[in-house]
Amino acid sequence: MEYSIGEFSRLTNLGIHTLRYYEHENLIMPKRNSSNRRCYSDKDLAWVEFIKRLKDTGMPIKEIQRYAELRAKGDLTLNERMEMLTVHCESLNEQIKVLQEHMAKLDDKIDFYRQKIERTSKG
Amino acid sequence: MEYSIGEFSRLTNLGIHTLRYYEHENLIMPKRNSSNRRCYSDKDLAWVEFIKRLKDTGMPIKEIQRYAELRAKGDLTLNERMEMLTVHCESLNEQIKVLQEHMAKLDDKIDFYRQKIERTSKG
DNA sequence: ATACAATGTAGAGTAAACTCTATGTCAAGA
DNA sequence: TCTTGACATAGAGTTTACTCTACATTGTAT
Repeated sequence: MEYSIGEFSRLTNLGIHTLRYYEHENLIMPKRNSSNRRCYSDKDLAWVEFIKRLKDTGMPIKEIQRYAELRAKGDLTLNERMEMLTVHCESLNEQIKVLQEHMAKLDDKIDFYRQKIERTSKG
Repeated sequence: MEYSIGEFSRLTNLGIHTLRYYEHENLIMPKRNSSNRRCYSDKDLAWVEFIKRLKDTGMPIKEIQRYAELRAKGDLTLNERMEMLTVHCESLNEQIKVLQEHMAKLDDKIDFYRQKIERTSKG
């Protein structure tokens, strides 16, 4: 299947402006039809979903750009891309660990509040 | 103990400019000495560490501002502050869950790469 | 033929959270 | 006394990632 930018925007939940911006930043390169309109494919769809995953886990656009660049070069860059993902996963792991620690501390604080409020309402 | 802004900057790992910015945004209100210099206390230190925790878990400055405002009003706002923290913890929980899902998918992708590379190097 | 909705480009504007610059004050050491 | 160096304020500039505006084309329904 092929999609116009409007359809693709609905499919991906990314605004039309955002899609054009991503293209400008060389993250996506949809084909064009005879009238210069963008034609997004299912492959583009899978790729955008992956981009969203990278973004949502904190990878900056610049780095996704680098990844996209490697991807465009084909299988010769498989190693390098795997390396990037591996490094990213390690930092994500760390990120999750830190958030869990914060979570524990915040839970403690909530307990502390609960007790303080109890005491206050009694006193 | 009391600290000058320079000392406090080193203690908190927040730049001097950032500390002044936080004050401008009403997050911190250090006392001043006779020459109008800021005097940070140990209480300010604990408070800044807490602000950092909120920030690092994704709470925007505006919301921390609101929390600081309540804090400044004293014990009458304990309930409201606990409510804020509770809501924040729920979203943090969700955030962690999402990240863990992303992590699993990225790990899958890395495995996929590993196999593809193996096949490629053999073929 | 014409209106209109979707699309195209180029470039300006926005929001958040800093970060830096310019300029001035002030206490302490040479 | 003079000169640093830390600090003060006000306001400008930066970065990231969009988001929007202005204006030109194009495809389709009337």
